[in-house]
Amino acid sequence: MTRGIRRSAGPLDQRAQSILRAVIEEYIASAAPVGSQALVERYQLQVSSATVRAILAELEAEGLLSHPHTSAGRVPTDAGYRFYVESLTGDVPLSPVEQLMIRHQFGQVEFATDQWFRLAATTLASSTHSAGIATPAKPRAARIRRFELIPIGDRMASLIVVLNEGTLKQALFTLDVGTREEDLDEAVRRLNASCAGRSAADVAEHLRWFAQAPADDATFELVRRAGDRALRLLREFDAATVEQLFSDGLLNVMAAPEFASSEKLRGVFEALENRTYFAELFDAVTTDGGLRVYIGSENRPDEMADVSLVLAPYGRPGAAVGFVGVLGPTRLRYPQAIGTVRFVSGIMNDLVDHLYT
Amino acid sequence: MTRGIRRSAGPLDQRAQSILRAVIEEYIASAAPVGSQALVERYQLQVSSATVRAILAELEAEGLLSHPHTSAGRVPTDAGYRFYVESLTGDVPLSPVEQLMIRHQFGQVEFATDQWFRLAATTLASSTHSAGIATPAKPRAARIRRFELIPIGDRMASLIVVLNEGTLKQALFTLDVGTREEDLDEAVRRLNASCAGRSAADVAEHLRWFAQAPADDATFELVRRAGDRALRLLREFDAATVEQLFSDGLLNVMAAPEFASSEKLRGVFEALENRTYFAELFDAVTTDGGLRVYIGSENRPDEMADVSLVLAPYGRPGAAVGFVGVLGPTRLRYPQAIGTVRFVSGIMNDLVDHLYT
DNA sequence: GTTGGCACTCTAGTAACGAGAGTGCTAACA
DNA sequence: TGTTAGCACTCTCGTTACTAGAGTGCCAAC
Repeated sequence: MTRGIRRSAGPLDQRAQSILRAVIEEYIASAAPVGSQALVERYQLQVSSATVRAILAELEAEGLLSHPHTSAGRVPTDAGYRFYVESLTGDVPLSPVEQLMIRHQFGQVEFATDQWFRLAATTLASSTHSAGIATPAKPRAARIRRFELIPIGDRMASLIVVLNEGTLKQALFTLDVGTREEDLDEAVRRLNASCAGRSAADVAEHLRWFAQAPADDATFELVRRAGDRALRLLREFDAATVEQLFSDGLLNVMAAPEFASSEKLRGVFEALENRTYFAELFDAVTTDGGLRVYIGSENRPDEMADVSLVLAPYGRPGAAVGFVGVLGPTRLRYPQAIGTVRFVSGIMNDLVDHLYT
Repeated sequence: MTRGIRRSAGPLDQRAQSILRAVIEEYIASAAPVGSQALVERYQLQVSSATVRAILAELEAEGLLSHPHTSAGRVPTDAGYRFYVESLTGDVPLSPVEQLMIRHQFGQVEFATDQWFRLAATTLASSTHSAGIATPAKPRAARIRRFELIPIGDRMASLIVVLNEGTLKQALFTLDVGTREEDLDEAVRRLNASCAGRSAADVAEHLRWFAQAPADDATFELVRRAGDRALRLLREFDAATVEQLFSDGLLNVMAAPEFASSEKLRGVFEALENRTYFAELFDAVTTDGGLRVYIGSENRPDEMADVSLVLAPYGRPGAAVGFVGVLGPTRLRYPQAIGTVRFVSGIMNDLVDHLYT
């Protein structure tokens, strides 16, 4: 977490910091500008509202708070949230009960890899009352475990590529007239013999060789074409940074008062649909390896300037990685969100680990 | 299409009908209540506004139009839209250019079954400027084509079930210590020998028999457990009516003026997320076999009272069916939407057909 | 059956106003 | 020097009053 934005000269003294914290927490809870009086009353500050006002003015000069208009209370700026997040010492862990419930739910889908990331998003959404997002773990430099060719109808076959982690890729495939099931079996045997256990790049090499070799029989042509198709499938798979991005609980975000006019939400949906920004984030989050927080305008695209993200990677760095996280208004309950994201990414880590031991 | 709601006595004469049509089309275009004057001007009616007013009053008495307030123009009721949709003679087909473009796009994913329904939703969304929705084709009474057991790590295997249409189901599976790859191969051989080509129900029968038979060797136990897991997988698959529901272009709907306050949209999102209503629709649409239009309050859940659906089934009735459709405000351009849905469902039919010939 | 005329109704926009919340400044105080 | 009470000032928000405009519904005449 090194995205501090404060450009101020003076450091904040203890009291100013705790008042900033109070403003932010109050604003997060109430969604309304916070006044000096309310702070004194609700946070047992041992000073008068006038003093608090002086400090608020100071914090505003530092760029950490702002004023919707002269006679309104203070609202945190993105820089203010950033300062707050940086100053958090420990995250708020989930209650033991909730931890147990979540573990139980993950236990239910322990053997269904394709459910893991969905459940992660759903869990994060319901636990934080924001939107949860998650990607599946994407194998890096996937190795091919095995091919299968299964006839479908008369003139088609389904080509299945099984990768090392059990990930499946599938494509249809037209057959020449008169191709028999035995031919398919033979083709698969040959394909597996020469490609199984290799990486996509290796397979590409092999297939180039295949392509140049003279066709000695009919099956050979089948092998060549199947190999070609498989290669394209793998290339497509490698090319898509964020193959899937699952989100749940966008409803929770819609319910927040700052998104009452659907205009602002549109941008968020757009970013989720087109995914280029999340592809960027995927790289950032999965390569440096730690939990990250992106607050409002710290997000590249303008459409995302009103939401914050808390993201954490999971998986095995060299092998397969993905991320899970929370998306909510900048007025997010950061400590809870960070705690929950950390917890869920931990569970996801354990699940992926089972695939490798 | 037999959901007519009109409970009026008198039939509408030709002129009243065409004025109703004019009101609806004007309202669809402008999103604002339509006055008698505007109608006379823009639709070259050969009568005065006073006459039109009389007819409008009549249509209102019939329940086909309504009045936001005394001195505003007319707005169609759901019953009015229904009458309009029923009276449509032919749908508006897509332009040849657009047809070509769409066909081309589908050509790109011709061999990627898992992309079909996504592309359908995307296409429908961009063509109609509303939301597109689609489900994958769900095999009815799926038959098992083949099993695979692939070792993952030391103590796990991935169990893959291939159904007749090439659909894949996958689950993880823990192995006893010391299980070797040969054992897996042998187990798969036995499993395939006894189950391949059978329906899920048949397989259940077989496995019961397996369970009772005495365990003659270690592999047997493996077979039994794998079979059990496969069965659970198939049951889960059969149980989920709408396994996936893909939607695209919800942004287009958000942009409509009637959804400016995100409140109404929430309900729609909820219905899409929880999917029970769409499971109902799935049955209705795929069993009677024709294109269907659901207008506003004709939709069961109240949350959906502000949107209309145009849905059409695709696939092979006895074998595998799904649906595609459009979701938009009740102020939807029905003729275009119907034409587009019909076109896309036709393409999907062709694609699925290839799997069976 | 159709039409012009007209009174009536309701909305949307604008302006004026007061209450309330909250600030910023200043002078007094510890 | 930091803190505080007091107070004038500012801005929002809700209310009320008013007007222009759009559109209706009705009626008498054609």
